[in-house]
Amino acid sequence: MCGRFTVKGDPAKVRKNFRLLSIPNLMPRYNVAPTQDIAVVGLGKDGPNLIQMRWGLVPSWSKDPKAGAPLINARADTVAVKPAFREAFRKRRCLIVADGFYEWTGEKEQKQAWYITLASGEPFGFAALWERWRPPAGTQGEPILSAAIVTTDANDAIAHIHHRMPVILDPADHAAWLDPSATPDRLAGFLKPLPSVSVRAYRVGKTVNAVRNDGPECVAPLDAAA
DNA sequence: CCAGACGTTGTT
DNA sequence: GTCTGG
DNA sequence: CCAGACGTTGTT
DNA sequence: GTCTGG
Repeated sequence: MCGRFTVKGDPAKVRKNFRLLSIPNLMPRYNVAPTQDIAVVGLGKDGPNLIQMRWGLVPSWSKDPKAGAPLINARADTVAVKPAFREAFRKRRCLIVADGFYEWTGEKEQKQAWYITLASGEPFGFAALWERWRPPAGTQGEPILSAAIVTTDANDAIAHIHHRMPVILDPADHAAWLDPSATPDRLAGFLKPLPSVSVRAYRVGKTVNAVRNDGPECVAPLDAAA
């Protein structure tokens, strides 16, 4: 699964990897948590554009955005048919800007966090969906743009940590993923685990556990050797 | 036909 | 334990 | 995802 | 929005 991630930055690389028209103004984030604002790349009239959304998809028909667990992940194998996701999967695919994510092993006192990045260290896009929620007529509330990360089986490099992982797209596939006319078969082809050779994972301290911590210490290797 | 329900994942 | 907030 | 809160009444 | 139940 994927319940925390980073966008440490280098906005210039983000611009390059997502083919944005300008360098985005991104604050370095070391501990992005569900319900927080995230940077999402969608397909605008003039190409890819970056906007801010909330992590945790709220179905358009939801009566109350706070009702139910936040939909932070969507399984690749069912995203096309689940009521909460299928329409977004068909019409509102997007990329969530990141450069690493966390997974945990163990429980309670023995809980151990791991930090996973590309071997290249480059920023990347999670395959994601977005949705627009509007408050029902006559009720309080502001419209909410929200998104969920598609997950798939873990690759061999991180299977010892967790059996699921977020879908990370090859930049070469970004345009095709965002293409409104993409066929279901084509899309399914993108929703695969990243090759093991292209990821790195190492243990980190418990700083990341608390959402209030959002600095470089979150990604500091636990082992001196790492 | 209309009314009303419908969120998900990963864990054990 | 369960739910909420981040 | 994890951390932390989560009590009610009656009275002023 | 789409699907199910009546």
